[in-house]
Amino acid sequence: MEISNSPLVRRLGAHIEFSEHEFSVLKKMHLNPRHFPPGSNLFHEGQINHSAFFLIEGWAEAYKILPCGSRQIVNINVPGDFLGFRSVFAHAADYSVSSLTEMKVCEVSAKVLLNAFEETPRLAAAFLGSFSTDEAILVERLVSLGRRNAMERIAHFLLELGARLKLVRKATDEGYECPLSQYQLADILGLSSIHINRVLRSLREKGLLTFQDGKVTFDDYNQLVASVNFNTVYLG
Amino acid sequence: MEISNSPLVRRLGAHIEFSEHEFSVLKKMHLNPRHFPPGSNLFHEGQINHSAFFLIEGWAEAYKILPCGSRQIVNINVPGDFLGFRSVFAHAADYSVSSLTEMKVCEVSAKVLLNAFEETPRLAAAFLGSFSTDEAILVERLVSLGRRNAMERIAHFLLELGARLKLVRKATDEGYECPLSQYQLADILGLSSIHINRVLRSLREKGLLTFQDGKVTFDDYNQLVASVNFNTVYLG
DNA sequence: CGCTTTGTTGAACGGGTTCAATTCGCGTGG
DNA sequence: CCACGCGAATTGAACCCGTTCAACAAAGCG
Repeated sequence: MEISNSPLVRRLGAHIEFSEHEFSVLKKMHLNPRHFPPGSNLFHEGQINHSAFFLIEGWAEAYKILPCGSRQIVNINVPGDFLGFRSVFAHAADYSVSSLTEMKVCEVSAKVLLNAFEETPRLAAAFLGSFSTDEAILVERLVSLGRRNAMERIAHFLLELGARLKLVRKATDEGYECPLSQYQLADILGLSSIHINRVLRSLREKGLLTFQDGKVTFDDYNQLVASVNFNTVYLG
Repeated sequence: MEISNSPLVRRLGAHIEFSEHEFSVLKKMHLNPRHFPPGSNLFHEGQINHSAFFLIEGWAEAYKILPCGSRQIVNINVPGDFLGFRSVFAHAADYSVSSLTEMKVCEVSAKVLLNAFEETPRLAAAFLGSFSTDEAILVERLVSLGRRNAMERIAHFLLELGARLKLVRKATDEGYECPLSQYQLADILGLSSIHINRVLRSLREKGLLTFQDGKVTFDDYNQLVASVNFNTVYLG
Protein backbone atom coordinates (compact mmCIF):
# COMPACT_ATOMS: atom_id res chain seq x y z
CA MET A 1 0.00 0.00 0.00
CA GLU A 2 1.18 3.48 -0.87
CA ILE A 3 1.95 5.23 2.42
CA SER A 4 -0.16 8.27 1.63
CA ASN A 5 -3.22 6.02 1.29
CA SER A 6 -2.74 4.54 4.72
CA PRO A 7 -5.79 5.25 6.90
CA LEU A 8 -3.37 6.30 9.64
CA VAL A 9 -1.82 8.96 7.44
CA ARG A 10 -5.25 10.03 6.30
CA ARG A 11 -6.34 10.55 9.88
CA LEU A 12 -3.20 12.25 11.15
CA GLY A 13 -3.00 14.34 8.03
CA ALA A 14 -6.55 15.62 8.36
CA HIS A 15 -5.19 18.95 9.54
CA ILE A 16 -1.54 19.22 8.57
CA GLU A 17 0.68 18.54 5.57
CA PHE A 18 3.55 16.20 6.30
CA SER A 19 7.13 16.82 5.21
CA GLU A 20 9.22 14.14 3.51
CA HIS A 21 11.00 13.48 6.77
CA GLU A 22 7.74 13.08 8.68
CA PHE A 23 6.50 10.72 5.97
CA SER A 24 9.56 8.58 6.40
CA VAL A 25 9.04 8.40 10.16
CA LEU A 26 5.43 7.36 9.59
CA LYS A 27 6.55 4.83 7.01
CA LYS A 28 8.75 3.12 9.58
CA MET A 29 5.67 2.63 11.72
CA HIS A 30 4.03 0.66 8.93
CA LEU A 31 6.61 -2.11 8.95
CA ASN A 32 5.60 -5.50 10.31
CA PRO A 33 1.85 -5.45 9.86
CA ARG A 34 0.05 -8.22 11.73
CA HIS A 35 -3.22 -9.96 10.90
CA PHE A 36 -5.86 -11.24 13.31
CA PRO A 37 -9.01 -13.30 12.70
CA PRO A 38 -12.35 -12.06 14.10
CA GLY A 39 -12.68 -12.41 17.88
CA SER A 40 -8.97 -12.14 18.70
CA ASN A 41 -7.94 -10.40 21.90
CA LEU A 42 -5.31 -7.70 21.31
CA PHE A 43 -4.96 -7.03 25.00
CA HIS A 44 -7.13 -7.16 28.09
CA GLU A 45 -7.96 -5.07 31.13
CA GLY A 46 -5.07 -4.94 33.57
CA GLN A 47 -2.47 -6.01 31.03
CA ILE A 48 0.79 -4.04 31.04
CA ASN A 49 1.59 -2.98 27.49
CA HIS A 50 4.79 -1.66 26.06
CA SER A 51 3.41 -1.24 22.60
CA ALA A 52 0.37 0.13 20.88
CA PHE A 53 -1.34 -0.55 17.54
CA PHE A 54 -2.59 1.30 14.49
CA LEU A 55 -5.68 -0.23 13.03
CA ILE A 56 -5.15 -0.43 9.26
CA GLU A 57 -8.00 -2.69 8.18
CA GLY A 58 -11.02 -4.15 9.95
CA TRP A 59 -13.04 -3.25 13.03
CA ALA A 60 -12.35 -3.72 16.75
CA GLU A 61 -14.17 -3.15 20.04
CA ALA A 62 -12.84 -1.78 23.33
CA TYR A 63 -14.91 -2.90 26.32
CA LYS A 64 -15.10 -3.49 30.04
CA ILE A 65 -16.85 -6.37 31.76
CA LEU A 66 -18.58 -5.69 35.10
CA PRO A 67 -18.57 -8.11 38.03
CA CYS A 68 -22.33 -8.57 37.54
CA GLY A 69 -21.60 -9.96 34.08
CA SER A 70 -22.88 -7.09 31.97
CA ARG A 71 -20.64 -5.36 29.50
CA GLN A 72 -20.04 -1.81 28.34
CA ILE A 73 -18.35 -1.20 25.02
CA VAL A 74 -16.17 1.88 25.40
CA ASN A 75 -15.56 2.44 21.72
CA ILE A 76 -15.74 0.84 18.32
CA ASN A 77 -12.53 1.16 16.33
CA VAL A 78 -12.31 1.50 12.56
CA PRO A 79 -9.37 1.82 10.14
CA GLY A 80 -7.11 4.73 11.07
CA ASP A 81 -7.83 4.39 14.80
CA PHE A 82 -5.26 3.98 17.55
CA LEU A 83 -5.49 1.00 19.87
CA GLY A 84 -4.00 0.92 23.34
CA PHE A 85 -2.02 4.13 23.21
CA ARG A 86 -3.18 5.12 26.65
CA SER A 87 -2.02 1.91 28.22
CA VAL A 88 1.52 2.61 27.03
CA PHE A 89 1.67 5.68 29.27
CA ALA A 90 -0.53 4.36 32.06
CA HIS A 91 0.39 1.50 34.35
CA ALA A 92 -1.94 -0.91 32.71
CA ALA A 93 -4.75 -1.10 30.15
CA ASP A 94 -8.05 -0.16 31.72
CA TYR A 95 -10.15 -2.03 29.15
CA SER A 96 -9.92 -4.95 26.75
CA VAL A 97 -9.72 -4.80 22.95
CA SER A 98 -10.84 -7.54 20.54
CA SER A 99 -11.22 -7.72 16.79
CA LEU A 100 -14.75 -7.79 15.38
CA THR A 101 -13.68 -8.69 11.85
CA GLU A 102 -10.57 -9.87 10.07
CA MET A 103 -8.09 -7.20 11.08
CA LYS A 104 -4.74 -5.76 10.01
CA VAL A 105 -2.73 -3.71 12.51
CA CYS A 106 0.76 -2.26 12.84
CA GLU A 107 2.46 -2.58 16.18
CA VAL A 108 4.52 0.32 17.49
CA SER A 109 6.62 0.08 20.62
CA ALA A 110 6.54 2.81 23.24
CA LYS A 111 10.19 3.47 22.48
CA VAL A 112 9.71 4.02 18.76
CA LEU A 113 6.75 6.24 19.47
CA LEU A 114 8.52 8.41 22.03
CA ASN A 115 11.58 8.71 19.78
CA ALA A 116 9.36 9.82 16.92
CA PHE A 117 7.78 12.42 19.19
CA GLU A 118 11.16 13.85 20.14
CA GLU A 119 12.43 13.80 16.59
CA THR A 120 9.47 15.50 14.93
CA PRO A 121 7.44 17.72 17.24
CA ARG A 122 4.89 18.45 14.52
CA LEU A 123 4.15 14.76 14.33
CA ALA A 124 3.74 14.69 18.11
CA ALA A 125 1.25 17.53 17.83
CA ALA A 126 -0.64 15.67 15.10
CA PHE A 127 -0.86 12.61 17.37
CA LEU A 128 -1.99 14.67 20.33
CA GLY A 129 -4.64 16.24 18.12
CA SER A 130 -5.90 12.81 17.12
CA PHE A 131 -5.92 11.65 20.75
CA SER A 132 -8.03 14.70 21.48
CA THR A 133 -10.56 13.64 18.90
CA ASP A 134 -10.72 10.19 20.48
CA GLU A 135 -11.45 11.77 23.83
CA ALA A 136 -14.05 14.09 22.30
CA ILE A 137 -15.82 10.99 20.96
CA LEU A 138 -15.78 9.53 24.46
CA VAL A 139 -17.21 12.75 25.89
CA GLU A 140 -19.94 12.87 23.30
CA ARG A 141 -20.92 9.28 24.09
CA LEU A 142 -20.98 10.16 27.78
CA VAL A 143 -23.48 12.90 26.95
CA SER A 144 -25.52 10.40 24.96
CA LEU A 145 -25.67 7.87 27.80
CA GLY A 146 -26.41 10.58 30.35
CA ARG A 147 -28.96 12.73 28.62
CA ARG A 148 -30.26 11.28 25.35
CA ASN A 149 -33.05 8.76 24.80
CA ALA A 150 -32.67 5.52 22.87
CA MET A 151 -33.59 6.92 19.47
CA GLU A 152 -31.18 9.84 19.78
CA ARG A 153 -28.39 7.60 21.03
CA ILE A 154 -28.71 5.19 18.13
CA ALA A 155 -28.95 7.88 15.48
CA HIS A 156 -26.09 9.85 16.99
CA PHE A 157 -23.81 6.86 17.20
CA LEU A 158 -24.49 5.67 13.66
CA LEU A 159 -24.06 9.19 12.29
CA GLU A 160 -20.81 9.60 14.19
CA LEU A 161 -19.51 6.30 12.89
CA GLY A 162 -20.43 7.43 9.38
CA ALA A 163 -18.49 10.65 9.83
CA ARG A 164 -15.44 8.78 11.11
CA LEU A 165 -15.59 6.29 8.25
CA LYS A 166 -15.87 9.08 5.68
CA LEU A 167 -12.40 10.25 6.74
CA VAL A 168 -10.97 6.95 5.55
CA ARG A 169 -13.27 6.73 2.50
CA LYS A 170 -15.40 3.92 3.84
CA ALA A 171 -18.71 5.77 4.11
CA THR A 172 -20.81 8.35 2.27
CA ASP A 173 -23.99 10.23 3.15
CA GLU A 174 -25.79 7.20 1.71
CA GLY A 175 -24.45 4.83 4.35
CA TYR A 176 -21.73 2.25 4.98
CA GLU A 177 -20.88 -1.40 5.60
CA CYS A 178 -21.22 -2.16 9.32
CA PRO A 179 -20.37 -5.52 10.91
CA LEU A 180 -22.01 -4.73 14.26
CA SER A 181 -24.85 -6.82 15.68
CA GLN A 182 -27.81 -5.39 17.58
CA TYR A 183 -26.31 -6.91 20.73
CA GLN A 184 -23.13 -4.90 20.22
CA LEU A 185 -25.13 -1.74 19.57
CA ALA A 186 -26.86 -2.40 22.90
CA ASP A 187 -23.55 -2.76 24.75
CA ILE A 188 -22.24 0.45 23.19
CA LEU A 189 -25.30 2.52 23.99
CA GLY A 190 -26.18 1.16 27.44
CA LEU A 191 -29.48 -0.36 26.27
CA SER A 192 -30.97 -3.82 25.90
CA SER A 193 -30.81 -5.52 22.52
CA ILE A 194 -34.60 -5.93 22.58
CA HIS A 195 -35.08 -2.20 22.81
CA ILE A 196 -32.43 -1.57 20.15
CA ASN A 197 -34.43 -3.83 17.85
CA ARG A 198 -37.66 -1.93 18.44
CA VAL A 199 -36.11 1.51 17.99
CA LEU A 200 -34.31 0.41 14.82
CA ARG A 201 -37.64 -0.72 13.43
CA SER A 202 -39.18 2.64 14.29
CA LEU A 203 -36.32 4.50 12.60
CA ARG A 204 -36.74 2.32 9.53
CA GLU A 205 -40.51 2.88 9.43
CA LYS A 206 -40.01 6.63 9.73
CA GLY A 207 -37.77 6.47 6.64
CA LEU A 208 -34.76 7.83 8.53
CA LEU A 209 -32.25 5.00 8.60
CA THR A 210 -31.98 1.26 7.99
CA PHE A 211 -29.66 -0.99 9.98
CA GLN A 212 -29.84 -4.36 8.27
CA ASP A 213 -27.79 -7.10 6.60
CA GLY A 214 -24.48 -5.64 7.74
CA LYS A 215 -25.24 -2.24 6.26
CA VAL A 216 -26.26 1.15 7.63
CA THR A 217 -28.34 3.11 5.13
CA PHE A 218 -29.25 6.74 5.71
CA ASP A 219 -32.68 6.87 4.09
CA ASP A 220 -32.97 10.59 4.78
CA TYR A 221 -29.62 11.92 5.96
CA ASN A 222 -30.62 15.56 6.40
CA GLN A 223 -33.80 14.87 8.31
CA LEU A 224 -31.99 12.36 10.51
CA VAL A 225 -29.26 14.87 11.35
CA ALA A 226 -31.84 17.53 12.08
CA SER A 227 -34.12 15.35 14.18
CA VAL A 228 -31.35 14.41 16.65
CA ASN A 229 -29.35 17.65 16.46
CA PHE A 230 -26.24 15.89 15.23
CA ASN A 231 -23.23 18.15 14.87
CA THR A 232 -19.82 16.98 13.69
CA VAL A 233 -17.66 19.74 15.15
CA TYR A 234 -16.41 17.57 17.99
CA LEU A 235 -14.86 15.18 15.47
CA GLY A 236 -12.17 17.76 14.75
CA MET B 1 3.86 27.64 48.27
CA GLU B 2 6.80 25.28 48.15
CA ILE B 3 6.85 23.77 44.67
CA SER B 4 7.00 20.19 45.93
CA ASN B 5 3.72 20.75 47.76
CA SER B 6 1.94 21.92 44.63
CA PRO B 7 -0.98 19.61 43.85
CA LEU B 8 0.24 19.52 40.26
CA VAL B 9 3.63 18.16 41.29
CA ARG B 10 1.94 15.75 43.64
CA ARG B 11 -0.16 14.38 40.81
CA LEU B 12 2.55 14.24 38.16
CA GLY B 13 5.00 12.84 40.67
CA ALA B 14 2.69 10.02 41.71
CA HIS B 15 4.82 7.61 39.69
CA ILE B 16 8.20 9.19 39.01
CA GLU B 17 10.87 11.15 40.86
CA PHE B 18 11.70 14.48 39.27
CA SER B 19 15.23 15.74 38.68
CA GLU B 20 16.31 19.25 39.65
CA HIS B 21 16.01 20.32 36.05
CA GLU B 22 12.50 18.93 35.75
CA PHE B 23 11.54 20.70 38.96
CA SER B 24 12.73 23.98 37.53
CA VAL B 25 10.66 23.48 34.37
CA LEU B 26 7.61 22.75 36.52
CA LYS B 27 8.36 25.76 38.67
CA LYS B 28 8.19 28.02 35.61
CA MET B 29 4.66 26.75 35.03
CA HIS B 30 3.65 28.03 38.46
CA LEU B 31 4.31 31.66 37.63
CA ASN B 32 1.37 34.00 37.21
CA PRO B 33 -1.32 32.24 39.20
CA ARG B 34 -4.81 33.62 38.56
CA HIS B 35 -7.82 33.70 40.87
CA PHE B 36 -11.47 33.33 39.92
CA PRO B 37 -14.64 33.72 41.98
CA PRO B 38 -17.25 30.92 41.99
CA GLY B 39 -19.23 30.65 38.76
CA SER B 40 -16.55 32.06 36.44
CA ASN B 41 -16.23 30.66 32.93
CA LEU B 42 -12.70 29.60 32.08
CA PHE B 43 -13.64 28.78 28.52
CA HIS B 44 -16.66 27.54 26.64
CA GLU B 45 -17.59 24.98 24.02
CA GLY B 46 -16.30 25.97 20.60
CA GLN B 47 -13.72 28.41 21.92
CA ILE B 48 -10.27 28.21 20.34
CA ASN B 49 -7.68 28.02 23.11
CA HIS B 50 -3.97 28.51 22.91
CA SER B 51 -3.40 27.90 26.57
CA ALA B 52 -4.42 25.45 29.25
CA PHE B 53 -4.68 25.61 33.04
CA PHE B 54 -3.53 23.74 36.12
CA LEU B 55 -6.05 23.79 38.90
CA ILE B 56 -4.15 24.64 42.10
CA GLU B 57 -6.99 25.38 44.49
CA GLY B 58 -10.76 25.06 44.33
CA TRP B 59 -13.19 23.00 42.27
CA ALA B 60 -14.42 23.30 38.69
CA GLU B 61 -16.92 21.60 36.40
CA ALA B 62 -16.61 20.66 32.73
CA TYR B 63 -19.98 20.34 31.00
CA LYS B 64 -21.95 20.35 27.79
CA ILE B 65 -25.39 21.87 27.27
CA LEU B 66 -27.78 20.11 24.89
CA PRO B 67 -30.12 21.89 22.50
CA CYS B 68 -33.08 20.58 24.54
CA GLY B 69 -31.73 22.52 27.52
CA SER B 70 -30.51 19.63 29.64
CA ARG B 71 -26.93 19.45 30.77
CA GLN B 72 -24.30 16.75 31.17
CA ILE B 73 -21.32 17.38 33.41
CA VAL B 74 -18.33 15.66 31.82
CA ASN B 75 -16.07 15.86 34.84
CA ILE B 76 -15.56 17.54 38.17
CA ASN B 77 -12.08 18.99 38.61
CA VAL B 78 -10.18 19.22 41.88
CA PRO B 79 -6.74 20.58 42.81
CA GLY B 80 -4.00 19.01 40.70
CA ASP B 81 -6.26 18.55 37.69
CA PHE B 82 -5.60 19.79 34.17
CA LEU B 83 -8.14 22.04 32.50
CA GLY B 84 -8.47 22.44 28.77
CA PHE B 85 -5.35 20.55 27.70
CA ARG B 86 -7.22 18.79 24.97
CA SER B 87 -8.49 21.97 23.40
CA VAL B 88 -4.89 23.15 22.94
CA PHE B 89 -4.26 20.30 20.51
CA ALA B 90 -7.75 20.10 19.05
CA HIS B 91 -9.32 22.80 16.93
CA ALA B 92 -11.61 24.00 19.65
CA ALA B 93 -12.81 23.13 23.13
CA ASP B 94 -15.60 20.58 22.99
CA TYR B 95 -17.04 21.51 26.38
CA SER B 96 -17.24 24.44 28.77
CA VAL B 97 -15.44 24.83 32.10
CA SER B 98 -16.61 26.94 35.05
CA SER B 99 -15.43 27.34 38.62
CA LEU B 100 -17.64 25.90 41.36
CA THR B 101 -15.76 27.58 44.19
CA GLU B 102 -13.16 30.27 44.64
CA MET B 103 -10.39 28.99 42.42
CA LYS B 104 -6.66 29.41 41.83
CA VAL B 105 -5.17 28.28 38.51
CA CYS B 106 -1.90 28.62 36.61
CA GLU B 107 -2.12 29.32 32.92
CA VAL B 108 0.30 27.61 30.55
CA SER B 109 0.52 28.45 26.89
CA ALA B 110 0.66 25.75 24.24
CA LYS B 111 4.13 26.96 23.33
CA VAL B 112 5.57 26.67 26.83
CA LEU B 113 4.00 23.25 27.18
CA LEU B 114 5.33 21.91 23.89
CA ASN B 115 8.77 23.35 24.60
CA ALA B 116 8.78 21.65 27.98
CA PHE B 117 7.84 18.37 26.32
CA GLU B 118 10.73 18.62 23.89
CA GLU B 119 13.17 19.63 26.56
CA THR B 120 12.38 16.94 29.11
CA PRO B 121 10.89 13.79 27.61
CA ARG B 122 10.39 12.27 31.06
CA LEU B 123 8.15 15.16 31.95
CA ALA B 124 6.22 14.61 28.73
CA ALA B 125 5.73 10.98 29.70
CA ALA B 126 4.53 12.03 33.16
CA PHE B 127 1.97 14.34 31.54
CA LEU B 128 0.83 11.68 29.11
CA GLY B 129 0.45 9.31 32.05
CA SER B 130 -1.75 11.82 33.84
CA PHE B 131 -3.81 12.43 30.70
CA SER B 132 -4.31 8.68 30.59
CA THR B 133 -5.72 8.72 34.09
CA ASP B 134 -8.12 11.49 33.10
CA GLU B 135 -9.33 9.41 30.22
CA ALA B 136 -9.64 6.33 32.42
CA ILE B 137 -11.92 8.35 34.69
CA LEU B 138 -14.03 9.26 31.68
CA VAL B 139 -14.21 5.62 30.62
CA GLU B 140 -15.22 4.51 34.08
CA ARG B 141 -17.99 7.11 34.16
CA LEU B 142 -19.15 5.89 30.75
CA VAL B 143 -19.46 2.41 32.24
CA SER B 144 -21.43 3.87 35.16
CA LEU B 145 -23.90 5.68 32.92
CA GLY B 146 -24.22 2.69 30.64
CA ARG B 147 -24.52 -0.20 33.02
CA ARG B 148 -24.85 0.80 36.68
CA ASN B 149 -27.98 1.75 38.60
CA ALA B 150 -28.41 4.98 40.52
CA MET B 151 -27.07 3.68 43.84
CA GLU B 152 -23.95 2.24 42.25
CA ARG B 153 -23.34 5.38 40.20
CA ILE B 154 -23.53 7.66 43.22
CA ALA B 155 -21.35 5.48 45.43
CA HIS B 156 -18.82 4.93 42.65
CA PHE B 157 -18.54 8.61 41.85
CA LEU B 158 -18.17 9.72 45.46
CA LEU B 159 -15.60 6.99 46.14
CA GLU B 160 -13.66 7.96 43.03
CA LEU B 161 -13.67 11.61 44.04
CA GLY B 162 -12.40 10.58 47.46
CA ALA B 163 -9.57 8.60 45.91
CA ARG B 164 -8.59 11.54 43.69
CA LEU B 165 -8.69 13.97 46.60
CA LYS B 166 -6.54 11.68 48.73
CA LEU B 167 -3.73 12.17 46.21
CA VAL B 168 -3.67 15.86 47.07
CA ARG B 169 -4.31 15.31 50.80
CA LYS B 170 -7.86 16.61 50.78
CA ALA B 171 -9.67 13.40 51.70
CA THR B 172 -9.33 10.37 53.94
CA ASP B 173 -11.29 7.12 54.26
CA GLU B 174 -13.50 9.10 56.65
CA GLY B 175 -14.68 11.50 53.98
CA TYR B 176 -14.03 14.98 52.56
CA GLU B 177 -15.36 18.50 52.04
CA CYS B 178 -17.52 18.59 48.91
CA PRO B 179 -19.09 21.77 47.48
CA LEU B 180 -21.39 19.93 45.05
CA SER B 181 -25.18 20.26 45.17
CA GLN B 182 -27.60 17.41 44.52
CA TYR B 183 -28.44 19.10 41.22
CA GLN B 184 -24.81 18.90 40.13
CA LEU B 185 -24.61 15.27 41.21
CA ALA B 186 -27.64 14.66 38.98
CA ASP B 187 -25.99 16.32 35.97
CA ILE B 188 -22.82 14.30 36.50
CA LEU B 189 -24.55 10.96 36.81
CA GLY B 190 -27.29 11.35 34.20
CA LEU B 191 -30.10 11.23 36.77
CA SER B 192 -32.75 13.62 38.10
CA SER B 193 -32.04 15.55 41.30
CA ILE B 194 -35.21 14.10 42.84
CA HIS B 195 -33.91 10.59 42.42
CA ILE B 196 -30.46 11.59 43.67
CA ASN B 197 -32.12 12.85 46.82
CA ARG B 198 -33.99 9.61 47.40
CA VAL B 199 -30.97 7.38 46.81
CA LEU B 200 -28.78 9.54 49.05
CA ARG B 201 -31.33 9.08 51.81
CA SER B 202 -31.30 5.34 51.29
CA LEU B 203 -27.49 5.25 51.43
CA ARG B 204 -27.59 7.30 54.64
CA GLU B 205 -30.21 5.03 56.21
CA LYS B 206 -28.16 1.98 55.32
CA GLY B 207 -25.22 3.52 57.20
CA LEU B 208 -23.01 3.53 54.13
CA LEU B 209 -22.43 7.20 53.32
CA THR B 210 -23.74 10.66 54.17
CA PHE B 211 -23.83 13.51 51.67
CA GLN B 212 -24.85 16.56 53.68
CA ASP B 213 -23.85 20.10 54.63
CA GLY B 214 -21.06 20.27 52.07
CA LYS B 215 -19.42 17.09 53.33
CA VAL B 216 -19.18 13.50 52.14
CA THR B 217 -18.84 11.07 55.05
CA PHE B 218 -18.08 7.41 54.50
CA ASP B 219 -20.00 5.85 57.37
CA ASP B 220 -18.76 2.38 56.46
CA TYR B 221 -16.02 2.68 53.86
CA ASN B 222 -15.26 -1.02 53.47
CA GLN B 223 -18.84 -2.13 53.16
CA LEU B 224 -19.53 0.67 50.69
CA VAL B 225 -16.57 -0.32 48.52
CA ALA B 226 -17.63 -3.96 48.64
CA SER B 227 -21.30 -3.35 47.92
CA VAL B 228 -20.63 -1.49 44.64
CA ASN B 229 -17.45 -3.36 43.63
CA PHE B 230 -15.34 -0.23 43.65
CA ASN B 231 -11.81 -0.74 42.47
CA THR B 232 -9.19 2.00 42.27
CA VAL B 233 -6.83 0.45 39.75
CA TYR B 234 -8.05 2.63 36.90
CA LEU B 235 -6.92 5.73 38.80
CA GLY B 236 -3.32 4.74 38.07
C1' DC C 1 -28.95 -32.02 10.21
C1' DG C 2 -28.91 -30.07 14.79
C1' DC C 3 -26.78 -26.27 17.12
C1' DT C 4 -25.65 -21.64 17.95
C1' DT C 5 -26.01 -16.84 17.01
C1' DT C 6 -28.89 -13.07 15.61
C1' DG C 7 -33.13 -10.93 14.96
C1' DT C 8 -38.13 -10.33 16.15
C1' DT C 9 -42.31 -9.75 18.78
C1' DG C 10 -45.55 -9.84 22.96
C1' DA C 11 -46.66 -8.93 27.80
C1' DA C 12 -45.60 -7.57 32.45
C1' DC C 13 -42.73 -5.18 35.36
C1' DG C 14 -39.91 -1.54 37.48
C1' DG C 15 -36.36 2.04 38.04
C1' DG C 16 -36.25 6.53 37.34
C1' DT C 17 -38.73 10.85 35.62
C1' DT C 18 -41.97 14.40 35.85
C1' DC C 19 -45.11 17.37 38.02
C1' DA C 20 -46.36 19.50 42.15
C1' DA C 21 -46.10 21.13 46.73
C1' DT C 22 -43.58 22.07 51.02
C1' DT C 23 -39.69 23.12 53.98
C1' DC C 24 -35.44 25.14 55.36
C1' DG C 25 -31.54 28.29 55.42
C1' DC C 26 -29.80 32.53 54.07
C1' DG C 27 -28.93 37.02 52.19
C1' DT C 28 -31.24 41.46 51.08
C1' DG C 29 -33.94 45.30 51.51
C1' DG C 30 -37.69 47.80 53.77
C1' DC D 1 -36.09 43.18 63.12
C1' DC D 2 -39.02 41.10 60.08
C1' DA D 3 -40.75 40.26 55.33
C1' DC D 4 -39.50 38.68 51.21
C1' DG D 5 -37.28 36.08 47.64
C1' DC D 6 -34.31 32.60 46.17
C1' DG D 7 -31.73 28.36 45.79
C1' DA D 8 -31.29 23.73 47.69
C1' DA D 9 -33.31 19.90 49.82
C1' DT D 10 -37.38 16.95 50.57
C1' DT D 11 -41.46 14.20 49.84
C1' DG D 12 -45.72 12.31 47.39
C1' DA D 13 -48.13 10.49 43.35
C1' DA D 14 -48.68 9.39 38.53
C1' DC D 15 -46.53 8.17 34.63
C1' DC D 16 -43.39 6.16 31.08
C1' DC D 17 -39.21 4.63 28.83
C1' DG D 18 -36.70 0.92 28.77
C1' DT D 19 -35.94 -3.87 30.97
C1' DT D 20 -36.91 -8.55 31.71
C1' DC D 21 -38.89 -12.85 30.72
C1' DA D 22 -40.47 -15.78 27.26
C1' DA D 23 -41.27 -17.68 22.81
C1' DC D 24 -40.20 -18.19 18.09
C1' DA D 25 -38.15 -17.36 13.37
C1' DA D 26 -34.22 -17.08 10.34
C1' DA D 27 -29.61 -17.61 9.06
C1' DG D 28 -25.14 -19.50 9.22
C1' DC D 29 -22.12 -23.40 10.09
C1' DG D 30 -19.69 -27.68 11.59
